[in-house]
Amino acid sequence: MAPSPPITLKRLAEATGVHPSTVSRALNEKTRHLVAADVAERILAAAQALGYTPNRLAASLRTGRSRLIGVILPDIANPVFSPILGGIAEVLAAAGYSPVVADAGDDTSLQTLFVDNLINHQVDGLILATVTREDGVVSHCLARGVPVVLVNRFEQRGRVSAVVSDDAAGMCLAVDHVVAQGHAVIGHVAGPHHLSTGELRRSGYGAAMARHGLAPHVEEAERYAREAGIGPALRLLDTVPGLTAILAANDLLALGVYDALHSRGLSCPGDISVVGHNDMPLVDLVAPPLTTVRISHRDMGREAARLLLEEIADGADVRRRIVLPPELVTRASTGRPSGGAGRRFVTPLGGRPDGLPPFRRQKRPGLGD
Amino acid sequence: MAPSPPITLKRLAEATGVHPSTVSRALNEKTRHLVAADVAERILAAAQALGYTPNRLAASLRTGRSRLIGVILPDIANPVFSPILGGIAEVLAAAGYSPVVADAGDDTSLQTLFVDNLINHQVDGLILATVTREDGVVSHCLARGVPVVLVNRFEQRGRVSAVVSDDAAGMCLAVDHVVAQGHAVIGHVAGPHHLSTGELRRSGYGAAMARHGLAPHVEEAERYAREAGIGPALRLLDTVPGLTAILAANDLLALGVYDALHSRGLSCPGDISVVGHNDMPLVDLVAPPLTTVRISHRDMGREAARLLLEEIADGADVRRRIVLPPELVTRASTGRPSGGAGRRFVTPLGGRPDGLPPFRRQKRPGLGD
DNA sequence: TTGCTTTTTACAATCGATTGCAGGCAGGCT
DNA sequence: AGCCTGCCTGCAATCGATTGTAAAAAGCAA
Repeated sequence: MAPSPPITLKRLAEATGVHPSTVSRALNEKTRHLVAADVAERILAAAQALGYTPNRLAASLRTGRSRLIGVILPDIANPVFSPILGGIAEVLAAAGYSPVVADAGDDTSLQTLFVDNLINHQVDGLILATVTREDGVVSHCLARGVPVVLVNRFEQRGRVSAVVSDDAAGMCLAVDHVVAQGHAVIGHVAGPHHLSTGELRRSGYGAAMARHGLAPHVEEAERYAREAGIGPALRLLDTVPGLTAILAANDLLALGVYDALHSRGLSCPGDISVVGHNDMPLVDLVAPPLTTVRISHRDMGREAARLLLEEIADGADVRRRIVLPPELVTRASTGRPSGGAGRRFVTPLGGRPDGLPPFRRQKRPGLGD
Repeated sequence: MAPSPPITLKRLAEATGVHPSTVSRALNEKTRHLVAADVAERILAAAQALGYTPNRLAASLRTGRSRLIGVILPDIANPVFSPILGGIAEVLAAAGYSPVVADAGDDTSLQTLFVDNLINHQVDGLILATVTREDGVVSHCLARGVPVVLVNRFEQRGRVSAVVSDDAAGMCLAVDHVVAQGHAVIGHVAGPHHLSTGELRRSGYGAAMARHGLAPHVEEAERYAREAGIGPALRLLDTVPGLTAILAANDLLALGVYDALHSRGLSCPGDISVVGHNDMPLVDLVAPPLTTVRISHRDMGREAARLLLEEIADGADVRRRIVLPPELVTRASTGRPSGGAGRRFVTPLGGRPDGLPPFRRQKRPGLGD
């Protein structure tokens, strides 16, 4: 079955008795008008019959456009990034492009290595989901002259286009929500400050608190991971008297807050209300179902891909930032504060008070955002 | 900053005063010995100084090997497939290959389209996670003479290598577990029979039940999705007297079983024990935490990539099937059956009895497995 | 010095498609 | 008939790296 000699343009030309260049023109939509209609038809028919498939490599080499887009992620398996990749793949496919993905983790030098590798593959552009607020990888891409779009996070200096969620506004929604429920002493488990998401959510929290005339209480987590949320949550519980709500910068951190509450024998939302960020899959199923700020990661991926394709088409001097509006999803982890009635601790039959299983250490640190 | 004229082999040759072919040989580890040591050193230095980066496209065109691997998934964002992709990317990167991914959904014609596109990009091989038991896409790949490895699912005819979990053994673990707890009337919510996972888990269930001398009760779900699990679960509840346990072919289906139990006012594990399959992220956090059969999807991806690279290196006439052993993870959704005491229905304060939120329709149908 | 082997380097073809340029041919016009 | 215009098609260079072969240079023995 395997066609011993692969069908090339030249072979098609021989088969139809014309020059390869004529075949090329006939096969290309845009140049077909340069070829006599009957000849074009004959060529098309022959291509069909022989099962011709163009070698994109050769075309790319000649034209300088590979129709490949490099995508660099910190963690493919993370529920935040896989929908982003899905959105990217969707838009790229519709435009005839394909994503080449690299799972680069947090290591900048590794990221740079992947960038170089992708550039060697002559990708037409890059989408980075890995950047920190001051990012050397972006500089590297810029130096190499490749169109770049950032997604989910962006860099401080704004040298390239980015698609992000309105992180500050998201925290605003969260603060307003719990304030409306009657909370006044509200803490924040912040994300890493070197990531734009961490920084902006923290400042959004601060601004919203100030607007309500409330004092901020912030503890920063080292990473976006469940375990990393426990310590900061405990510190808030220990140092902030009268605390009734904790807003986490991320759903995984919120789950860490759950762990912390349990270890202190506190209930949610009875004693402490909790809000997350991202609306990861299944957080509507944890106990209690998590109130969180929903971000459409798939949409972010889509927009990022669209933006990049535009920049590639237009010559890369647009440089925009697209900010997607987040949305609050109210579930059962938030409620009115138990006004001074003291903290209750109820144990339902045969289970942990909050339904949480014992803490299980993850092998791969959950990164996130 | 952007280097106006990209550095090519020829330019490097001019800079060092030798012929391009000599530069090529000096740069390639394997041919460097053909070049005088001092010349080679000079060339390396110049390459370093000028920031030379090879054009892989050109090399691929000449050598016929692109170092690109196509990966076709039914759903990138699905928690089953994203770790698989992660494992693939990990192994490929270590070997100097890059994955080009396509999110092709369930549509065979679309899958074929993607396959052709990837082949046009001259990928050195393909990894398919989409195949059904009788798969036309595999035939297509075979006809086009591209090395192929299947992952997670495999096709009936076994024409190509595959890496899968031991689905039958997994169901065996599940059956043995609930039988050991004292259950005797045990139902199975099966996955689609046109997928190897659905078929094998179903037959594994059947075999294990037979071994224990128990009668099987099977209802098949149309898709691997939470919603798709509800109907079959209800049918089991309605038609199987004395039912005390339901084994789902998939975690998402198991969550659908939860929904069904709730709609009938039944508790888990009080009235019905439930077992899932896959150990998706966060199923340890739902209420009650799900007992499930763990599959290391990341390992599956790794093995698939390794297998494919081997086949590419050895000439593709190996054709193996790697079967990974699954593992039972016992959590709180299974327990001793409440021997004939009748079904209790307990409503904890201010929540649904099982802690489940109202059913929320997903926009994208969860595929899975 | 001659002759022969062994390095080392240059030449040129090649992978497959694209594209500027020129040439051929037909038809229309004067 | 002569000339011009416009439509098709062929020619050949090109993208950048790889590689078989030939040639040049160097080394060595006699």
